[in-house]
Amino acid sequence: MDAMLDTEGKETSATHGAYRRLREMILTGELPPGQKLKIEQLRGLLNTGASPVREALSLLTSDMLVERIDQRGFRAAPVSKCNFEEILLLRCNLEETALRASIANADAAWEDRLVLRHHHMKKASQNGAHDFEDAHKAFHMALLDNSKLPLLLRYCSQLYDLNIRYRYLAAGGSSYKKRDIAAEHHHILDAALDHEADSATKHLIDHYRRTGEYLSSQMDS
Amino acid sequence: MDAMLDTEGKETSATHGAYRRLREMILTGELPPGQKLKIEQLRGLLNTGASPVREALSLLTSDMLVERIDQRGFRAAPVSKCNFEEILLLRCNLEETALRASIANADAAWEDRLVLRHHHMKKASQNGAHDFEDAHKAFHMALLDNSKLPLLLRYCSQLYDLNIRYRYLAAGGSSYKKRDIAAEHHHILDAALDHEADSATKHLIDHYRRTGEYLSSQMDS
DNA sequence: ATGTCAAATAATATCGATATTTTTGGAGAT
DNA sequence: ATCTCCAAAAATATCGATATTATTTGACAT
Repeated sequence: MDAMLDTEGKETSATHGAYRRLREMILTGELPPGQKLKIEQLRGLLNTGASPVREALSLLTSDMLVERIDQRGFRAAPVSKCNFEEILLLRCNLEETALRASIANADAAWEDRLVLRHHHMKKASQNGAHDFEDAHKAFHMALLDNSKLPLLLRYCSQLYDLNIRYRYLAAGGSSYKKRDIAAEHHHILDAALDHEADSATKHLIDHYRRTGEYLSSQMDS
Repeated sequence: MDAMLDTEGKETSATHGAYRRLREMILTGELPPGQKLKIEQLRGLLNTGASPVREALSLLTSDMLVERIDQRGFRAAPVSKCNFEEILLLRCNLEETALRASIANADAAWEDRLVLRHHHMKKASQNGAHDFEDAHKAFHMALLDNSKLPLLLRYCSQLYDLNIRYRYLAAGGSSYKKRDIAAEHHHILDAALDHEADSATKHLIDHYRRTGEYLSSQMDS
């Protein structure tokens, strides 16, 4: 009955709740890169036991958001320009593969999903930045998920998350909106709906390279 | 003092020991795909506590060798022809990227490492299959690691392991030796030493495709 | 016989406590 | 003053026990 007397009964398991919360905190920079993650400290922050915290940290290790130093605990993964550039490189490579495969499998149901996700993203952009982030990721993943390649999708999702972390760290997570992102998304969507693989991948990669250059320039601080 | 009274004092932490052992058992098929991994059962097998076992299983989840079913424990990752083909596809893609980057960074130290690893692999092929496996992986990773792209290397290593799992499952881990693997390795090595990226990647991918076809044909059981 | 529901069983998830290990801080020697 | 080494403190890793949750078993009604 201990697990139920906190604010609400929203999460199923304490581990999963801790995982979600810690992930959020690392992605947004609330837990800064390189910071030591002491079990006791987090135990207090999430008011749960040591076991769920430990297990959540273990899971975050898979996502490369947390580093485990044998016998010396955990810490938030460090960041570097090098690391950022590798993420960008891999995303371009893997997402191109995934998008082309998605288009090769194109069918009406997928196109419907795309249009829907795109619509939701537009709507969410008027709400908070947090809602937009979720919808934005959903749109991008929808572009790729018709590839039916679960491993590849997993990698793309991981790299996506690692990338938005840099966005948050560089600019509080919203300044990139200044550019005309909406138009870029439209280009990608239209090309995908027309099954034009070359054009779609070109727009997608340009989309990433542009944000990449912007962030890279900001990173010499 | 409980952790020290087993056979020897070989491993640093109980978690890491359990991780290594479980990984081995899943890769070799000793723990068959899809098998339920009960904590109690494993606790007995590894004679350690429940916490290290749980944590080891969490870590293996990152490697995609174990699946976590929320609130319902863990099980060895299932296998399928589909999954195998995806692994092959991704390996060809990612290793080509890594190998080209490695060659682009080529220097004498790297060439020395390659030659050495290749030599060790040849020597190890006379020993047990287990030694050869290790040396074989070391050689292949040495081909890639001069890319200086840690994320990419991590993915390649993961996919390598997933792949050898299929090899063990299909043929007990040694029948693939019948083909003239030594010659294939030599082609790759020579091309890499000559910095011929196109040739090296071609030989590498052929190497994988060939084992892939062999395993794929064996998999309709 | 078969399907459904409830009690019994088994397994997981979590907690609190303990043993190890790492880190810190300070006393003594050079 | 600075360095080394040892003791105190803190943090991690691990254990054993308990509370929760899933699964099985068997009785009852159809």
